[in-house]
Amino acid sequence: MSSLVHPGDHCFYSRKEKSLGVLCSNFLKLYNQDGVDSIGLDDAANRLGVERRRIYDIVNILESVGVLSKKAKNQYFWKGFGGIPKALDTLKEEALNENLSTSSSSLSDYNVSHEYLYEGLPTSGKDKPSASCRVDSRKEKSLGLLTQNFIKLFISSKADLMTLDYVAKALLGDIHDPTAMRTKVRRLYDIANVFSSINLIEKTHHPESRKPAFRWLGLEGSPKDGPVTALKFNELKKRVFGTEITNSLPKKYKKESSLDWNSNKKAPVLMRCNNLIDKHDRNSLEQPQKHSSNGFVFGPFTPASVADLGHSENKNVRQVQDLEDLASLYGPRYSNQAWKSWYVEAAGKNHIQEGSILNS
DNA sequence: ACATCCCGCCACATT
DNA sequence: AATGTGGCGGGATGT
Repeated sequence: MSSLVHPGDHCFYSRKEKSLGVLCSNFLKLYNQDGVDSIGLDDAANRLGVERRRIYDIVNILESVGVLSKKAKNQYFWKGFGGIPKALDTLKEEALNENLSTSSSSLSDYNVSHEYLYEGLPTSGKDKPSASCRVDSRKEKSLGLLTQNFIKLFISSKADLMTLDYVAKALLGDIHDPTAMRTKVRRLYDIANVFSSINLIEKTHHPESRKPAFRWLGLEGSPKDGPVTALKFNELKKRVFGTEITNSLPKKYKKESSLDWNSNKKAPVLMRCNNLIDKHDRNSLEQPQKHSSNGFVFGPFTPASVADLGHSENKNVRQVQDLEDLASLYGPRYSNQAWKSWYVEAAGKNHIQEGSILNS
C-alpha cells in the first residue's frame, strides 16, 4: 500500500520539470505577449496543464512584485515586467520607514506584525473582532506578504547573499519553533524559485561555507533614476521562447508518459525520456552574465495567435487523472532562460554590497 | 545525510 | 451551499 512508484513502469517523472520556477517561466512565456492584458486562472491552469493551486502560488508571488494585479475573482490584470520597478520602489520605501521605528541595527526583525491598517469595521461598538482578526492573521501568513518581506529584507540589508535559513529566521522574529521554521523555508523556496526564473535573485553558494544562498539582482545593472533611459533594449522584451508550455503529467508517476507528447506542430523531437538530458536549470549559475543575447530561441506556436481573451471555461474538471491527456497537450520542455533585462526606470540607488554574507 | 520543494488535503473566504 | 483561495507540511526527489 502506500502507493509507491514502482520503479519499473511509468517512465520518468522528473520533479524538476514541475518546479514552480519552470511553471513560472512557462506562465510568463504564455502571458508576456502582446495582446495580453487579462489572465484567467482557469485558463492558465489549463494551458499550463497544472492544478489551479499552483497558479495561485505563482500569481501571488508575481503580484507582489507588480507583474500582475488582481482584477476580480479568477481574473488578473497583466501588468508585465514594467511594473516591477515601481513595486520595488514602493517596497524599498516601506522598508525604509519600517526600519526607522525599530532599533533594528542589523538583523532587522521583519516579523509580520505592524504595518496594517485595519480595513473595514472602523465603527466602534461591537464589531466582530474575531473575524477581522482571523482575516488579518491569514494575511499575515500569506505568500504575498512573505514575498514582500523577503524583498524588503534583501533591499534593506547590506548583505547581498542570504541563505534561506537566515531569511526565515529574520522574518520569523522570535518564534524559534523548528516546525515554523521548516514551513517558512519551504515557502521561501517557492518564492526563490519564481524569483530566480524572473532573475530577481540568483542562486549561489556561500564562498566559504559552501552553503547555498541567494543573491539579490533586482533591477540589475539598471542606470538608476532615468525614467527614459534604457529604452534601447525594450524591443526585445517580449520574446517568444517557444517550446511548449505545459507541465502536464499531473500526479506523480503517471503511468507511462510518452505518447501524448506530440502536439504536432512545433517542437519535433525529444519528448518522452529526453527530459533528463536537459541538465541543470537556471539555478546552476555559472556564467556571470548569461545574457542570451538577442536570439531568443524558437517560438513554436504563434505568439499572438493564442488570443483567447476572456476565459476559456471548463468548469471544474479537476480530478480527471485519466483525461489528463486532453489537458496535457504540448510537450514538457522548458527553456528556463530568462528574461533578463526589463529595462528600468526608477531603480533607486543601489545598495551597498560588500561581500557581507549572512548565514545562520 | 541533507537540501529542495511538489502535491494536494482541507480550512477559510467569497459568492 | 457552492466555489474560489491558499495555508501547510508529509514525504518524495535531487545532490
